Amino acid sequence: METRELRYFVAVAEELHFGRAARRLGIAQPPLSRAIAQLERRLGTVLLERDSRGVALTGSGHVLLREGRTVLAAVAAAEARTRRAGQPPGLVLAAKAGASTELLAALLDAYAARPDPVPVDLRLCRFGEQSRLLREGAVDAALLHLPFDTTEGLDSEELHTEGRVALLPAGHPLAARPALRLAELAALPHLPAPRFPRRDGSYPDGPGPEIRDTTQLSQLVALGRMHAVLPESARSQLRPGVAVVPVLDAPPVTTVLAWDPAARSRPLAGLVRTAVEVFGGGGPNGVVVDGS
Amino acid sequence: METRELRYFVAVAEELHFGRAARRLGIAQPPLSRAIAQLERRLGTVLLERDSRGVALTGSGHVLLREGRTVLAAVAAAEARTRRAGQPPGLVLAAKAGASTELLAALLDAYAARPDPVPVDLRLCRFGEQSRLLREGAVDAALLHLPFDTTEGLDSEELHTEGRVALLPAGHPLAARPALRLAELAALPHLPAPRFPRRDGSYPDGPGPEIRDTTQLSQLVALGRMHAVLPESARSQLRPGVAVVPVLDAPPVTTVLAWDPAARSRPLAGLVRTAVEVFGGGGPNGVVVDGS
DNA sequence: CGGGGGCGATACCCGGCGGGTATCGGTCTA
DNA sequence: TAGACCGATACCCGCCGGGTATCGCCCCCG
Repeated sequence: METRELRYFVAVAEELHFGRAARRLGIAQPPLSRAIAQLERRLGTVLLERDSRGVALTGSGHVLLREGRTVLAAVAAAEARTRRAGQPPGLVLAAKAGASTELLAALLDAYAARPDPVPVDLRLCRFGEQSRLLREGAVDAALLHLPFDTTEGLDSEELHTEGRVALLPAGHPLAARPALRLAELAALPHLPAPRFPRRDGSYPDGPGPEIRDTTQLSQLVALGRMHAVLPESARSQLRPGVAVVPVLDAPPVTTVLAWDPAARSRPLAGLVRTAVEVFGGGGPNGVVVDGS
Repeated sequence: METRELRYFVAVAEELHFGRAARRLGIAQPPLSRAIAQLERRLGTVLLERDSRGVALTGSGHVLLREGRTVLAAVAAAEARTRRAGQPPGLVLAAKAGASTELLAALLDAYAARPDPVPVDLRLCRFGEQSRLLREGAVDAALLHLPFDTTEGLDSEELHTEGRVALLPAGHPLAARPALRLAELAALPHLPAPRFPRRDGSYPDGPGPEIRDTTQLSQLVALGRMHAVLPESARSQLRPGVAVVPVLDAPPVTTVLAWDPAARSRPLAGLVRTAVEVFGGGGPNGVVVDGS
């Protein structure tokens, strides 16, 4: 099975329409039909049910869609990691823009003070993007925030755990309170919670605005369009017009440094070791040694 | 990047010799040279250092070898799982030949008594093979034995934990003892421990014989060529000429049922649920629902 | 010191396959 | 019932992956 065939199949399986899939792939429809038919012949399985007026996935089709996506992701990661291994040494670290600023500064300072530092490029991301970049091999390590991100399939090291605060428009009745509970915030009909992107980039349904980054977030709070519940460290990047009140019963947020478990780069090992030394933490969740 | 290119590169990287790699791939050497050169051009990286008289991997080459192997494994798994999803329903369960026999029987009986059973094919494996078959998508589930196998990247459910016994040639001085310690066994110069295959199928160095399956193992013990430390349940498949003595300080063996975390097949979910119900166990390590 | 052998790269050719356009057959809709 | 929509088929072309022959280089050996 060639990756080209997989790309074609995934496109059709996602569009459920040969014409659209072909357009998305930048080819004509007939070669696409032929390629899928050939793939089905080679696998000895029907992948798509064509009942004129549309296309549906068979059981095998569902399986191949899922497996094919992971294969294509692995291929993209392989390309990116190989390409970057050929570049002059240097680490790329992904972090959510406008979050964990002090922690990030402390980590980078401590790493730069090591005996053998390499240049560290910072890749500031929108919500949830770090995890994707890490899995795609576009970055060497990422600062993730549990429980929003997941470390599944990654090695990670816990750096810091903190409580949560509510961001409210200044002057809002609740803004004067010494502390809040989630239920009180949920009861505000005209001040909905924001909607954050899911793992695949789509947004859940609901009344709140769709959020991509922190500046957008604090602006919408200041404008009185929503409230938000963020980690305490969000205090450091406050803007006028936004009030902050601790939330007692929101689950705490843990900032972790995560990296590819298969990585064997010495600079990455240095960064991880620095993180362990600076932030103590609950012991490493994986090991890095030697190499490239 | 096409899987063909990856297969070619992995072959060259493993052989470190274009001619041999080409022979292994069943093509001539020049197209192989050209394909690798083209891959390097597309990635913008040198993968191999050719200094006449041989080939060596560069840093990027090492990375691509590692990544490429995982990609090719993922592709093989995708093909196998898709193909099997197209077959009439049925589960394939991998188990070590001659191990966990009673447990296996109990599991299969209980599953067959469910309201919605499908036929279960049993795939009896040599040591360590189950894990590979599972990861390759050739089977739906496997009985693994911790700490010999690893459940990394798999979902699993603990079924049973048991102590260890030593297998000794009947008539051996230690065979009459009520119990033993590992140190006593290690001190037997003419009765070495067997060597079991590693994850990649190779064997560690050492004095003992290389072991592939349990019949071979008990035969070698009976012939006085080695001793072995096995789970208690090995008693059930004893042969004449072999004595069994409990070992007090060997780490216990846990039998787990493992499966692909991404699997969504209803029959597999039924098998897992059966395992949970029959063996109680420490709660599931993953969830299975719905589908194909 | 010169020739031969081993190895990867290059040159060149051919056939198949991936891509294109044109068109068909079937079905739903206006 | 005509037309639109959609996937399959027919057919053609150019490129690329595969082949053979040969080169260039280096090492080794006589």
